[in-house]
Amino acid sequence: MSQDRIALVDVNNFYVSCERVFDPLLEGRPVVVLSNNDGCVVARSAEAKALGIATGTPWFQLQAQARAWGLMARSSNYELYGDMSARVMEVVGRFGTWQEVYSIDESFVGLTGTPEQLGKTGEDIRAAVDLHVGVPVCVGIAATKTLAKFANRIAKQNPGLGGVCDLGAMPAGHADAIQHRVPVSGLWGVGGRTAARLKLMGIETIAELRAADPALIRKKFSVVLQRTVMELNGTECIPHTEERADKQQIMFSRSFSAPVTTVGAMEEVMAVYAQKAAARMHDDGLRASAMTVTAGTSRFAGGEGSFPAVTVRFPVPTQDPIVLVRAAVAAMRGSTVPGAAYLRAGVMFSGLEPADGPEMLDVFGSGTGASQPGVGGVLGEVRGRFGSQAIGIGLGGLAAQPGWTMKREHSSPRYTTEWAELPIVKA
DNA sequence: TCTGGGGTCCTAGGACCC
DNA sequence: TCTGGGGTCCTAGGACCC
Repeated sequence: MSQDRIALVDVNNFYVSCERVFDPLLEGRPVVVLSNNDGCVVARSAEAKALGIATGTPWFQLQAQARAWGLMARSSNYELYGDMSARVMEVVGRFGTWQEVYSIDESFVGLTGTPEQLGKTGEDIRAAVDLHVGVPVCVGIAATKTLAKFANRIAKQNPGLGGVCDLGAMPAGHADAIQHRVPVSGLWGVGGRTAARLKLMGIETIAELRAADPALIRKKFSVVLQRTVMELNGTECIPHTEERADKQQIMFSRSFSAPVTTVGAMEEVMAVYAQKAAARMHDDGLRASAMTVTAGTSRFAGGEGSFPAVTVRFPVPTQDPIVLVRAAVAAMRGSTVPGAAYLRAGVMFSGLEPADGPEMLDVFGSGTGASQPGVGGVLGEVRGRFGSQAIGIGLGGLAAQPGWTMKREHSSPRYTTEWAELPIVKA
């Protein structure tokens, strides 16, 4: 009998798998990909996991053993991963009646078929992604998103399944036995806090949560966890939306390779970060009605630390990079503590709306709102043709890399998005 | 020496309205 | 004597995700 099912398809160790496509030397070896600034581990190959390396481990703590372990590190290369992601999504989407891209390496797709056909489709998806993109994926198939996520996890942890797990096609009692073993924190949407509170109620495993009273869960927790309970019982509660919802906020935030200690250097940072965020906003065709600038000293140093956060509201929503840069610099000025060693900063835009919507009159004549038409567009065009460093405004137009620029010592080339960095194959 | 970045959704509570 | 209650909007903060 034909069934409507949801498949969750995701790439195994996505960032590592992307690096491996272009560098076969990484195959079969322990590999980690590092966060921005080469700070800590964000992705691990199976071999790295086997070494006991946890996500979030600071790279400097691993460096000493890296050689002995044969451990390879790569700086994160989001341009490459973003492009590889688009290719994977396109291939996976061919198999579904609908597709919802959930994250850079995962999408939900709608499948229809008999149990036999569903399993075959899962295998076909794996083969197609392997052929056209070259990265390994796992497929979890079930009646709800929560269960599809769970099935995907089973597929990942049991190599014998060949990367596909259709929960409904498992031998009777098998899935149930697993749910009796696995703690609730293994579920999508249940984090450490919630798991700890559930434990106080005597609920520790997925099976115990599945058997809980949804109304009681709603009362003690939230509608979110109530939905999880219902989804575990096979009732779909999390709608699928093919269209990506409009963004609510755009953020550019980075830590520095060297501390920023002067007002002048922080103004440089604000000018550069505001332009980065403004460029993203322009690409998305949006404008902002508010901006928040933040900075922070080390969370690991003793003492109080300094974590300024200033929000500015614009009288008229804007995407004008000149206005945004000026506002970011002004907002941070006076909020930092003299002499403090800042290690990170960020610029966030919120209150976003389409930039082509009706323009409000700046009746108060503040002069800070009304967009000068086209500045962002011109900047974007120049960057598109001559590279991201080709042009900038004020302190953001620095010709030389400032001392605080992000560290990326193990970066791979942008193989698929820059002509100058195409891989070269010798035969 | 060195410890990520970018998001979403929900809830509670306050301000304000009628 | 009786001292409301329903509704909306906004914001801050919590929790979670990858």
